[in-house]
Amino acid sequence: MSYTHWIDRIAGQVLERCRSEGKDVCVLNGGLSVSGLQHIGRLRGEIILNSVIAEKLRDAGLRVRQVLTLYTVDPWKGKDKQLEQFINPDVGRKYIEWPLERVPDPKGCHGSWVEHYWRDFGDYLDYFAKNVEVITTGEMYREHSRMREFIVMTMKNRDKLIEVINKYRGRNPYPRDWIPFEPICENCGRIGTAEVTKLDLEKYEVEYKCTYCGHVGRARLTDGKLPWRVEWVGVWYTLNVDFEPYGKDHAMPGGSRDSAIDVAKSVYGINPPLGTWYEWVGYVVNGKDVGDMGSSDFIGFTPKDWVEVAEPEVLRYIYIFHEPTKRLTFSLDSIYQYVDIYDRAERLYYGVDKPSPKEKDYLDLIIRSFEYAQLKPLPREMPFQLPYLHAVALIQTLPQSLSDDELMERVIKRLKETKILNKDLDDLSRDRIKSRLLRARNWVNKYAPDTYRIRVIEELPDSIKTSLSDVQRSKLRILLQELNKLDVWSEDNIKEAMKKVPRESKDVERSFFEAVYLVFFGKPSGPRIAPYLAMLGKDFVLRRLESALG
RNA sequence: GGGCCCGUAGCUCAGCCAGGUAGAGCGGCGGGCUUUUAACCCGUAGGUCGUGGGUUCGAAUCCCACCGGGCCCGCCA
Repeated sequence: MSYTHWIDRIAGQVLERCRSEGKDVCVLNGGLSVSGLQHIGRLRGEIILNSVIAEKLRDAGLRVRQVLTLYTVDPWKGKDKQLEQFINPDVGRKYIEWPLERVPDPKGCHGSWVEHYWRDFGDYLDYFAKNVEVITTGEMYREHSRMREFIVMTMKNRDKLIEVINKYRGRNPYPRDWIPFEPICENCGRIGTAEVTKLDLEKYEVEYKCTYCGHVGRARLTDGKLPWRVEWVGVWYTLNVDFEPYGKDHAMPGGSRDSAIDVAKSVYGINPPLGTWYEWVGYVVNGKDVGDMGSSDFIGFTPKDWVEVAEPEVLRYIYIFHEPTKRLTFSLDSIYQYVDIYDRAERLYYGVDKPSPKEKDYLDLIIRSFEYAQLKPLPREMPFQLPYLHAVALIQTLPQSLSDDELMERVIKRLKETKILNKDLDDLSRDRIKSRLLRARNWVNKYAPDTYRIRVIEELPDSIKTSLSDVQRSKLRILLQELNKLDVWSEDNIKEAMKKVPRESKDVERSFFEAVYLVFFGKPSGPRIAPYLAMLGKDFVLRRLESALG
């Protein structure tokens, strides 16, 4: 059975277009407005989808630019969550309808709202895609000659533009003398509130009257923006865009994408870019789907948050595996599950795991997706995999104070002792173990549900003391004696001491371990305990056992 | 008013585009690992594939209708 990966299908269309247009450089664009939290949902189409297509086109011998356009001149809406970013939300009210790039940073640490919220996304792009060029609409209006050309064209073709746009405006058409530009009011700072009364194309200026504050003034055509359908086409023209994915909000027949395509063709004679629409991604908190991630509603988490706890390839894999029209959800609680899925794909890719009979049907999909998820060349042999939950358990048996090198040494020793690792490690495998350990540590510290957390209880509550049975107490007493005899407080010696506690039956053994876990963790079960006792130190362990028996 | 996505094991989902004996992970249960376990291994249970029609030798897969859940657009971007 042969299978076409959805990426190949789209890439094929883009390839055909770029070849038939005879272009030197194929341009893939994505658009975002920096209205707030830059969540990982925004990596799906604009970054990761484009980056895989870009790589495929490069493999086919084309030169490719992957661009990300930030809509920084769009008005700041001042939604509740946006206002709440300010220490005093009333201060924020002043900036409602200001261009995003002029709204100050509510936290005061960056030059503007846009710069502040861009950091946790923009600074991490290189983890998720290669060579993404970022440009803002603000820059385009101020500096880009092709945008200037486009605006001049727009003003000269106003009649035709109004005719086409009015097809989509039904009962509310623009008047014949409408001038398609939204200047920033120099008095109140708002955009989208002014009516343009006169155009002076020679001076590249307009005259306007602000309907909000009543101000009458003049504005350069660099200080404002085109209305949305026109602006989108302007971006296509400015960057020569060949392909651009778009969110589901633009996807509907006769909706914004369709109308922009119509405008591009009918008014400007531009061959509009190909595209594909994608679903948004949901955010799950405590097992509950709290809805789609949203920038201005501050729902979700950022690429920065992701790379702290999981490899970027894992997210790439998930996005590439699923068709873009499927809704996905992510939860920080479940990070280990996503990593497990990726690790399994890796084992299938290398043939380390055998696919089940049914899995064979879509093994192609898994393997292609795994390949496309890579940003670095794949080694010939599979590097060592440290399962995520294993890393989670391991990291908690070691002191936080260790240096990275000490940590690695201890971990490798432990992995060899437990026979999980039985050969020497190459550099890549070492790097992967380290990266996973550090990520697992972050996850434990920030997001792990309680069941994956191991905490030694500070004080032993009486309720636990009194709950211990006679058998449990006698076993703990023997353990205390054996541990007390140890000269060297090592994991191995502790293990030996524990073995000396007699176990008359499976039940007795079970209740002995339950007692140990209760005394140290306050729960009847836990991880392998010898490493913990070693870490806690002899004094603490002996004192705790004495207190349990006392 | 228009349109989209989803419905498959207790949970999360893959498989559907190109029809061919119901799948994975997690969870459960049983066992192993000369230590309990949430790390590793083996085994095992569990689903009339939302409902009803149609096409077909054969349908989770294609077509139609319906039900349930989620979402988008209605002239803002």
